[in-house]
This record gives sequence, structure tokens and C-alpha cells, in this order.
Amino acid sequence: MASVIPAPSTRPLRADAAANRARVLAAAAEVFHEKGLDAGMEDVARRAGVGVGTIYRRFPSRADLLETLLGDLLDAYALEAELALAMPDGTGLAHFMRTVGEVQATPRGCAQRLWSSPAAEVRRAEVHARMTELLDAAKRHGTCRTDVTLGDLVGILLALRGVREAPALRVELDWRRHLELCLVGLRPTT
Amino acid sequence: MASVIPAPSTRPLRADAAANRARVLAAAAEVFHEKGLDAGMEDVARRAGVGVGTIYRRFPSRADLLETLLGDLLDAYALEAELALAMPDGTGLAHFMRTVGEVQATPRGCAQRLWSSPAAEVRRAEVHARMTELLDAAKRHGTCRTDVTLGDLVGILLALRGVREAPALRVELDWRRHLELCLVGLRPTT
DNA sequence: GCGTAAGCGGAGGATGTCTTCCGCTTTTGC
DNA sequence: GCAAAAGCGGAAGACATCCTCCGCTTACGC
Repeated sequence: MASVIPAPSTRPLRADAAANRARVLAAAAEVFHEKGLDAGMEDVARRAGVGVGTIYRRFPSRADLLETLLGDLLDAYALEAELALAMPDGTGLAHFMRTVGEVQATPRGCAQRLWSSPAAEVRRAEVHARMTELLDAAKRHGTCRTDVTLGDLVGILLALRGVREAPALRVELDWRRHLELCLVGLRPTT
Repeated sequence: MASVIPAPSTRPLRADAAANRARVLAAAAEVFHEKGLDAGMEDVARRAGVGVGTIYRRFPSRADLLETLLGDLLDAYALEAELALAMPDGTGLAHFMRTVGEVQATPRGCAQRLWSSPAAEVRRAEVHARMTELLDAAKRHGTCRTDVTLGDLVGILLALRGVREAPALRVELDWRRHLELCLVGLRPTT
């Protein structure tokens, strides 16, 4: 009975395969960011410099690929929330909101509209818990109205998506201006 | 030469055809509102109680159908802006923003994300012109900061779409709350 | 009432996208 | 170095959606 431990569920990827996997993820983020979430797998494959078969070997379906991108994004948010919690005087909340906006604006942010994915439920709850902490801290320091809810904050982040994904109109649109407008709206009315 | 006038470019539709056209438009608004703008023509036809052929006879392509919905929506906005301009003391702006929010929330609002359609350029410019008037009136009456731009207002309306179309999360989202937050942010800081 | 023009439905062709499959290539462990 | 395992590309299958077409039905003008 040399070893009862079953073989590791996922043996490490071959070096070239691991590199390709990373290139696919990066290419997918770029393509989905530029062309929208319904860009074709062929586009992603071409950008990554691989064949479509290579994508499907690593990600059983298109949905799995998107799910992975979402996971990475939520990880980034959780990390930023952690950093913001260390900031003094309740300034973390505004900092976090601005940072999330910036992340959303990068290719990584392409997964934004997948927040509802059940697979990401746990990580999403974690981010929300930390956002609540940030909110409470801001309230304690008087930099935020006391009637503001977590839903309000999530609403703002989703709103930014609406501004950013807007069709090209004749007016100048700027998600950063919209965020600042919202942040003003959160402040206590003196 | 009884008449040199060419036949009217579009002779009136037969009664049943006109009724079907209206039913198609209503059904399309509902279906696109519920399932998103990429719902199938088959869905629309079923909801309208007609065959797909009937839709294509009246609207040469899917895009034409959407364009027509957008036209109706922009007409509604233009009308609301007109009404708001008649309100006193610069209160028209907030009223207009709230009204547009309500319209967006109905099936008609499904066309929201088509604002960039070139065919609707003229009506869009008209709506924007009236929004600028509303904005100026609000600034004159001191109910709005003087640095607010038309782009800020359009941004808010697009932001509402982001909130409304949000995936079902575990937090309570409310586009009306987001709008009020923005309206607070527009007010002069006393 | 009746003839004609307009309208109707829905099967099926055209097109595009996701996914599978398999012969060939590259990496890895010895 | 070599054999076996893992990986690779891209053509072709499966499937969905848009749009066309045509025989049958309905409304309209006289």
C-alpha cells in the first residue's frame, strides 16, 4: 500500500500548454473588451495565435472561458477592497469605487456583466461584505450619508458600465465624471 | 393628363394589415424588453400572433423593426422635454430626468441602447437641444451646478440603463434610487 | 356578391457561430 | 536520444437565427 492518495485531480499542464492558456485568457479579455461579449471564438483564437481547438481543450465551452475571466475580475476586486480597508479616515470607500472604475475600463473589465454567474457567488459575497465594511467606515467618519446602502454602491458600479458601454453619441461621455457626480451625491448634506 | 401627381408613395395599409403592424410593434417592444435586444424574430411573431413572414413584409429586416421602435421612443422623449420646458422655476430638468427613467422602464424603453443609430440622428439632436434648454433653465434658477454639461445628463440616463439591465444579484438594486443620487449630485453645494 | 389586389403563414434556404474530432507535432521523463 | 503522452490546428458537424418564397386566405371597391 505505497500510497492511498489518489492521483492529483489536475496534473500540472505542460509548459507550452500553460503558456497558451494564459495567452488565450489575455486575448479573450482584449477581444471581448473591444468587440463586446458576443465576439466569436475564432476572433479570440486568432488574437491568441492558436487554433480554436486549443481554446476548447482548456475551456470546455465558451461559458467556461467567460466564467474564468469573471473569477479573475472578482479576485481583483476583492484585493482592492482589502487594500481600501487599510486606508484612514473613511477615505477607503471613494478610493475603492474609483479603482473599480479603472479596472472595469481595462480589458479585464469585460467580464463585468457576468456578475450574476452562480459559480462566482462566493467571491461576489466576499466582495460585497468588504464593501459593506468600507461603507460603514465611511459613515463612521462622516464622509457618507447614513442612509446609503450596499445596493446603492453596487448600483453605481453597474451604472458606470452603462456609461462606458454607451453607443457613440454626439455628446462627450465620461464615466469618471459620472462617478464623481455619484460620489458627491453620497456625501452628507451639510 | 388627368393627374401628374405620382401615386402617393405609400398607399394606406389594409385595415387588418395596419392592426397587425401595430401588434408586431407592441409585441417586439415586450419581447425585447423581457429577453433583451437579441431575442429571435420567431419569439416576436409568436407573441404578436402572426407568422414571421408578416413581420418581414412590414419591416424589411430586423434592423428596420428596431429602428422603428427607436423612433417612437425618441418621439416620446421629445414630447416629454417639451412638457418639461413649460414647468416653472427650473424644476423641469429633474422632472424630465425622472420621466425618462419611467419611460425607459416600460417595454418601449427596450430601444434605449440604439441611440447611436444614424437614422435617428435628427430627432436625437432635437432631444439634446431641449435638454440643454432645461439645463440652462435649472442653472438660471440655481437648482443645478453651473459646471454640469449635457454630457453629464446623457451619462445619467445611460447609467440608469446600466442599473436596470443589471443581472440579478443578491443586493437590492433600484434605478430610482440611483437617479435621485445623481440629482443630489447635480445640486449646487451650498 | 365578386374579382382582384393585398395580406398571411410557416417551411426551408442561407448564413454564421459554437463545438467536436483526428492526424500530426512537441514536450517530457528516463 | 527515444517512446509515450500531451498538445495542437483547423476542417467539418451540429445548431440556431435571419430572411425568402409561394400557395392559400381575406378585405376592399364596385
